[in-house]
Amino acid sequence: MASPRRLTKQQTVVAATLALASRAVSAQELHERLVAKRGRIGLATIYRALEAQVAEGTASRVERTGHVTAYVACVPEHHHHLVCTSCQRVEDLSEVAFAPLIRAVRRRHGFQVDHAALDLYGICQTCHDAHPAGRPGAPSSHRR
Amino acid sequence: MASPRRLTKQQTVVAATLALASRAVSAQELHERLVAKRGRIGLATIYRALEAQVAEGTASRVERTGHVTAYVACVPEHHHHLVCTSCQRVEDLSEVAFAPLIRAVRRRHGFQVDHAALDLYGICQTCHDAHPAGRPGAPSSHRR
DNA sequence: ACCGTCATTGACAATGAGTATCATTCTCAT
DNA sequence: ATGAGAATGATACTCATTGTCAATGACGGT
Repeated sequence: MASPRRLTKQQTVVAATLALASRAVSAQELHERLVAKRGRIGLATIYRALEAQVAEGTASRVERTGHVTAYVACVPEHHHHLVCTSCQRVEDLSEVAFAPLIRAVRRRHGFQVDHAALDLYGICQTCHDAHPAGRPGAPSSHRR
Repeated sequence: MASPRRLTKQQTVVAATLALASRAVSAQELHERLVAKRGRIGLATIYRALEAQVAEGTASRVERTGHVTAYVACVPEHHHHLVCTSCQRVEDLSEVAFAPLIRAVRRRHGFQVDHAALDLYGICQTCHDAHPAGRPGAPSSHRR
């Protein structure tokens, strides 16, 4: 039933480039980088490779309102993220921290959680330390 | 500095229609309903009204991968939702259930959560009871 | 109640992320 | 090495969302 997944240069290079980026990157960004670095790669290929990785569990989508969909490399077990709104870096959030919430929801609402898009946005330790006063970083007044 | 927000029929009717829907609805859906119900209303107006409501805190975006962005009316205090993937209905999730997670993240990662897009997808009590066996509901094979 | 200002509206054009298509290229089981 | 068919890449396409701008209507001042 499953397709015989072939290991192509493109799939490999997309995975490698995504893994190198410590922050979430968009398909377009990846495309630009790869075209610059090795020329000739279709945008559609990037999307397909990313989709395959998400399906595999080796990457995850990060969707922020007003931002393009971005992707992060991750280990299959950790599917939740802490996204720093200042430096754009992404940390994994362990499943265990999340489990009590799921249980509480089930107990109190009778709601059986199937999938959670749990992305927490805020200021990471590093950025927090770097900006002692108030302003976390660039204003980054998004509009869209 | 702030614009003098005017109370127009359109803003009112959009808010009312959104409030009536017990499930998340897209801008397009709202547009269709309003055109059918009272004719002549611009799609852009719907988007603007929804954006205003989100800014106010009286509505919230629900974004699911592979689905169009949808909106739910909500009280300003509760910004997290339980979205039933079977009946599309949306329940509010109380802030208190969520607080321990925020604390844990801060304690363990030194990460100060600023905003969380916390939408939990799953099967609500009602749908769960209605489908004792396996299949939760219609396949709803979306694409895009 | 009337007026004038200016935010809001609605129709339509424009944008742009993401997807479908399809001839060509490349993987991999044999 | 070879053939089947999966993956690629160029491009056309879709369609949700936003920009534009003349016309409309809300509301403070009178």
